[in-house]
Amino acid sequence: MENINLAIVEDDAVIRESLENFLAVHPSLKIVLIAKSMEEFLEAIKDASRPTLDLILLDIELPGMSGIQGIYHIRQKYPEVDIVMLTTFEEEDKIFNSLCAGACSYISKRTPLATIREAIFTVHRGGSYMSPSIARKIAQHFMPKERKEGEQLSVRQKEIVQGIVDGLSYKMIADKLDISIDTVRDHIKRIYRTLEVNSKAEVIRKSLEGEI
Amino acid sequence: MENINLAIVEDDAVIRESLENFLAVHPSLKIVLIAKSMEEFLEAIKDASRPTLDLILLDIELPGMSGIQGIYHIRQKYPEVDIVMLTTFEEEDKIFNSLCAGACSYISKRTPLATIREAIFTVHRGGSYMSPSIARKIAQHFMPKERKEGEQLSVRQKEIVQGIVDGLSYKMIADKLDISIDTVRDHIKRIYRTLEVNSKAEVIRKSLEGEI
DNA sequence: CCCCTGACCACATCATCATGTGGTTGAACC
DNA sequence: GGTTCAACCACATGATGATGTGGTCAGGGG
Repeated sequence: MENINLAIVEDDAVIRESLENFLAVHPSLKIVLIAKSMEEFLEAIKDASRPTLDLILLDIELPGMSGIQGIYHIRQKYPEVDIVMLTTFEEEDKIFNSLCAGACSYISKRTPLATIREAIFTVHRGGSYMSPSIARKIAQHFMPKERKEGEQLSVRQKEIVQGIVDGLSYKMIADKLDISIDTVRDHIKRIYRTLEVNSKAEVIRKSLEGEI
Repeated sequence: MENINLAIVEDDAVIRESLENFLAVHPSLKIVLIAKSMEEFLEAIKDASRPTLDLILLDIELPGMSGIQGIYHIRQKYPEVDIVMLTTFEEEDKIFNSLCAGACSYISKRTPLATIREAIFTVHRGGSYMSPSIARKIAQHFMPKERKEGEQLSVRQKEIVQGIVDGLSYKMIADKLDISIDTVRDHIKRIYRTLEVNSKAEVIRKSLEGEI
């Protein structure tokens, strides 16, 4: 296994040092940069002689710039680097914001050091590791949302919604389903009442977010 | 650790039996049902004395009904059961269709039996385990899509898009951004040209799918 | 048999959207 | 100092959308 060039951005001295001590002794891991904040990290990499980096362990709760903000900055300088979030917090929005920003792994700080090290190798091999509780939240994100009582759409109504989501006009939906445009209007009126919305925009959002 | 009542749905005899042999000897695992297809599984649970089930190991490539279709049927009978997909295929659409249908874990068949067993316990504790390559694909699903050359929106344009996605009318966007409604129109015209769309619906879809 | 419901259709009206043309201003760049 | 570009604004017109009222028809349930 070839060498992995690591950076660690973590403000908590205890965690930072235990990570450093544990990881540094592994022959395949080379810690090339350690910072206590994103600002310190960005300062360190800004000159021409910035180090080669394969993977970054990144805390979310940092003084100054947050880790999530940091992801964007990191990816500007190192578009190919793998970013592993390491954090005590498991709020859904932090998880999803991190992933949307470009993190490829999300690990709880309660995780044993050996598992974190394993995750580093896994990520470097092109895989990803998520802590079990995190992975569950991600899986749940895809699951069908529970419909509120009485918010069920009929089959026909769902076809209409699909047409709307596909960007079709009423006329086009009418042609596609081979019904009158007035019938389309009629369906949409009822759909709006059922979903308690009053514009195509909201229907599309609800649909795409799985709330149908 | 309390007992876990398991079901296995898998058509390949070799895999089915190796799973059975390996898992059955564990004192906390109780295999209460084994089926070669969804049809056989559904037949077995349809009478009144259907077994208690905590977790199902489910193959995707099954003769007759696919495992993904099977998820819907399983969740009708057992809404609370944890479903673990076990499959050789790692296509993105199979992964996401499974998760959207309600699976809470997705494991490659190449995974060692001991790891599969660990995953079962993890899932039963309320977590989830994804094979590394699967987890990576899921992480990538959230990542910012690469914009095609020349499809970048300006900051202002993104604010307009956000207004549209939020279901605001031009007038409301104008008020919110404190500009004229004609300026809003102007921005939207340019946004449409840049994104090569011609309706709010398509803008919303693109935005929600991360293509901005 | 009556009632209810989902799907179907028509007509009407006002609001909003899509699109065009034409213009100003200030910052950025060569 | 001329060019380019984002952001700003105005006016105009036809298309589309949102909502209401009113109606037919077929199927399921009391």
